[in-house]
Amino acid sequence: MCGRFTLRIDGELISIEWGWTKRLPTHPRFNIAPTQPVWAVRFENGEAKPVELRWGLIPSWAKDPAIGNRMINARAETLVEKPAFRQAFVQRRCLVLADGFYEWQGKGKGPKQPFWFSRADGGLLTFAGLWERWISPDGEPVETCTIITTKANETLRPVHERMPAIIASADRPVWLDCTNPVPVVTPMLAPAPDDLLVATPVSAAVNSPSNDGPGLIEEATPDEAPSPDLRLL
DNA sequence: CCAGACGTTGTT
DNA sequence: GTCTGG
DNA sequence: CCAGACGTTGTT
DNA sequence: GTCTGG
Repeated sequence: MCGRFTLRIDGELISIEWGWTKRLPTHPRFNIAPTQPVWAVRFENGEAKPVELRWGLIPSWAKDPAIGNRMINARAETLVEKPAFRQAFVQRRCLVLADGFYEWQGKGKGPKQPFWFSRADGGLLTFAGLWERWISPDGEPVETCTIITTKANETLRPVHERMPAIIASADRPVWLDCTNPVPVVTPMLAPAPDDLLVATPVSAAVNSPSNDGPGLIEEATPDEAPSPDLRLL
């Protein structure tokens, strides 16, 4: 799945990549957690526009917004049949901006080992997402999103069975344009190519969402740097 | 018809 | 809002 | 995802 | 154990 990620890339570079004239006002993040605002891209009037959305989708019909605290992921395989996601999949697709994400490798006993996955070239990742607008009892709109997950590729598999669906650069405008029907965009939710990402073991300090800094993804010292453990398959 | 649920992961 | 269950 | 809370009454 | 919060 995908329950924690990073976005350290300078907003200037992100804007250049998307052709936006203003610098995206981001600051480096090393531990983005559910319920926090995340940077996303969605189509408005036929153009890709940046927007901040709360991570954790609150369906429009929800009475208690706390339901969003656990709606942080949506399984690609069941999007079309789940009432909470079906309409958003057709009408409200977005891309969540990231440059890495964390997965925890469960161990038989003892603590879990977290790994950070990022592009070998350090580039931007765009997670397939859905967004929703919920109106609070006060009439205040709250815009939220969820990250779509898919089967793990070979790089992830030693660590975890699921991974975020990563939309390739060339597919980004097609995914975002909701005039494109579901059958056109569904194949984009396949696991990423095995050579896209590299795994880095990281400190358990990442476990706590209150820790956020460059130290989280520094290489562990060699004598305590585990590789993804194939014996746990 | 109305009432009630609507989600994911991982673990057992 | 929309679907499932009774 | 992990971390941390999880309850009431009454009194100050 | 289960739910809420970040």
